[in-house]
Amino acid sequence: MKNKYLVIYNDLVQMIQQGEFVSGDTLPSEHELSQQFSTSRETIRKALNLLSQNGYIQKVRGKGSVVLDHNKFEFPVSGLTSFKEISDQLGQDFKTVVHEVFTETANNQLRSKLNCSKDVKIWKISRSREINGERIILDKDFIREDIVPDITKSIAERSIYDYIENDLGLDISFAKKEIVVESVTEEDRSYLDLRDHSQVVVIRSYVYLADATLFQFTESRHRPDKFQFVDFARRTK
Amino acid sequence: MKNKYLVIYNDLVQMIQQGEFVSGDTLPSEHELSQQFSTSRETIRKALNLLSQNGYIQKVRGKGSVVLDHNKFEFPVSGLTSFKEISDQLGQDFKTVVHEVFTETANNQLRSKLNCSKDVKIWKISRSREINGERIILDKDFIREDIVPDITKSIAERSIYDYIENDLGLDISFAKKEIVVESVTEEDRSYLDLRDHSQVVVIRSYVYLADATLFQFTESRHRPDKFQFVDFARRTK
DNA sequence: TAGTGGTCTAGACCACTAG
DNA sequence: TAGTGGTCTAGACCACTAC
Repeated sequence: MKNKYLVIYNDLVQMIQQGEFVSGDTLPSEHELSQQFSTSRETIRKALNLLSQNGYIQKVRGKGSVVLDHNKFEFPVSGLTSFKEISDQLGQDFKTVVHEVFTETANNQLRSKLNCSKDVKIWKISRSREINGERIILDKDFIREDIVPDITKSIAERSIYDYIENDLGLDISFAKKEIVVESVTEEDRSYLDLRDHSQVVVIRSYVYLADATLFQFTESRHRPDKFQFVDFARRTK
Repeated sequence: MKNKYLVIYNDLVQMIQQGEFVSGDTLPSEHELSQQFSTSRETIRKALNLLSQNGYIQKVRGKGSVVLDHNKFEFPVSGLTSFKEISDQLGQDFKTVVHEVFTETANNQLRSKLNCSKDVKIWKISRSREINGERIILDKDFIREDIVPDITKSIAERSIYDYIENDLGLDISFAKKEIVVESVTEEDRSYLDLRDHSQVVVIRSYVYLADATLFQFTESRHRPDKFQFVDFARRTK
């Protein structure tokens, strides 16, 4: 966090969150900010673009940077967030139950999803996520064994992302994901407390490392009444 | 489209789509590109950042810009897209049926959603979307009448976004949206061909103009088997 | 070590908004 | 017309990757 533009970004976020600027206000001009933070205008613009991308402000040419109502949504489980991060945020009663952790030679379908060759083995991990005593999410992970060689049950119980990033020192960068609704399977029935639901929300993600290798495919199956997704879409023409 | 960085962006997109670079290749270096396009490196970087944001490449420090597999998803109904744009893209048999178009004084709930005062009237528009003869989406729009004064049934049948952008000259900029699954209502039952489904996927959007005014709130209710959402999430720490 | 992308600067000109 | 953000430049130094 020593990058100048990140420091400025965080300063401004904090000011907005503390109510120093409220919805409808305009921030000081880029010129003014560059003097206040004793930096160049391009660096200020980098910070402001970050604010804009994250929904804090909208830049209007000839007018200024208008502060938006950032609290319209209060529970942003958007982007790429691990179950552990969510549970840390919410402080409710969370638990992970691990069903399976083993490696297998990938079949054709999985090989094409993970762009890997015949001799690469794949970890298959299956976990239920309990919130307040109810199993509402079933996570099925497929991870390339040549990139993440060791996964144990206890790692899967804590956080695989934690292990990959902190212990292995790999850098998870981003994910492409698809959200659809599907009928429940036998597997869903046995690992989830479905009540009367006959459908689940399925999030399929392809996860990449910072060096652009695709190393994981995940299917996350959610009981529909507990599912929420928040998105922030800029219009591109 | 006269901006230099946009021209470069589009050139590169086209090259990738035509297979001049395939998944795993690295693009020419920024230095090289800046010579090829006779421009500065910062301008090249702007174009490359666009490519990265849209999932075409991933930039790796010390290595280069790695081309990604952009065809993992083939049907990107992501971002802020109007029904008309989707139907234009797909060339299937689409139809819009307008149920209601009228103005009303906003109640408290709607006023807080649209950030407007007591005396502002709100358009309420309700439309079903048919694909291949089945009504699978119910769109309920709430639009500030002080910003969009005239909406007719025939405008609602074509495209309200078209009307707002092309006829009124307003500039729709972005939306915050939330996706949840909810039980069907009586309204859903009467306006949608639900088959046996007892739940719908609900997308609630807040839509802003380029000058940062919030002018529309939309509830788009989809039959779950026809719903798909594609997202591209970069990890921010 | 050579080459890559990441950050930062100090300036220029343009397009747009507001009074 | 004065002030705003948008684009673009030509250079500098740094952090990282690969060889």
